[in-house]
Amino acid sequence: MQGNLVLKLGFSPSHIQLSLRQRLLPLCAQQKCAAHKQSFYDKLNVPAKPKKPMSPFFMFMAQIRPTLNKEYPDKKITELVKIGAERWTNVDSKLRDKLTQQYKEEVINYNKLKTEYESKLSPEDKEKIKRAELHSLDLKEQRKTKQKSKELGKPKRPLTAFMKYLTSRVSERNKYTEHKEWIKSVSQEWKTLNPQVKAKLETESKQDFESWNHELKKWEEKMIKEGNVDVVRSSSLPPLSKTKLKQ
DNA sequence: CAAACATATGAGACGGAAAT
DNA sequence: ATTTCCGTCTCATATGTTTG
Repeated sequence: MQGNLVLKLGFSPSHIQLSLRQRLLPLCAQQKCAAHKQSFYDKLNVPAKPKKPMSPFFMFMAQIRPTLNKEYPDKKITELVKIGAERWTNVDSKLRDKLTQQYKEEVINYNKLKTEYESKLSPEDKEKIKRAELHSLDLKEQRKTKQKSKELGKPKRPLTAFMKYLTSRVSERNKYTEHKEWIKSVSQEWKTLNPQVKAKLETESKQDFESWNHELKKWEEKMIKEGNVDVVRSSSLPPLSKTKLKQ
């Protein structure tokens, strides 16, 4: 929906897009809103888990947020939370007790809803959720490893001959409205490209791959020495020692 | 993990080739 | 069979902050 709007406007500076989205969509439809994090369940087409109640501090924050926003219009949210935390430490004990009491009641209700939810959930849905959660953890792990590899300076895989050609045609990108079209066109060119030009790119790529292979092996050896085994391809790892297997 | 949300980073889509 | 490499754009998620 917001995508169409951007298309109609013909430009898409990210900040404008953001503000448009924020203005056009109801609060709960904004994916940033944790209350709508149920998108996880939506995608699985499975009933959403009941949400944990807000802690007394969170309820307090929700109360004073409008005031804080007015008082400190230029402060970041994270700053406002800090200010809120300060006020919370010496908040009127009556309010504190009231919110704490409310929280306790909501926790009781939440626990009830939770057990009810878990008992109502079909075994198939339970399986679905478990699988999705595991997959989600997997993705998280992948992201972490990728990030770590980047930080540790893992040599990048070189460009294939085709990729080299693709990048050499970046200047043509502006001739196409759709990115896909550009790629399609370049891949057409690639099929009928001058064999000599193609061969040159292929030899270059081949050499790149050779030196990359060498660099990568060197890097992986270093990583093993430094104990960063998780960023090393399993094929580059020494075979499992028998002692370890026995133990 | 509940809330707020601006801002930063990441991933999917799309092509083909080639390493794993 | 799957992943990676490049480009761009779009959409998704992580980050920063706090308490219970």
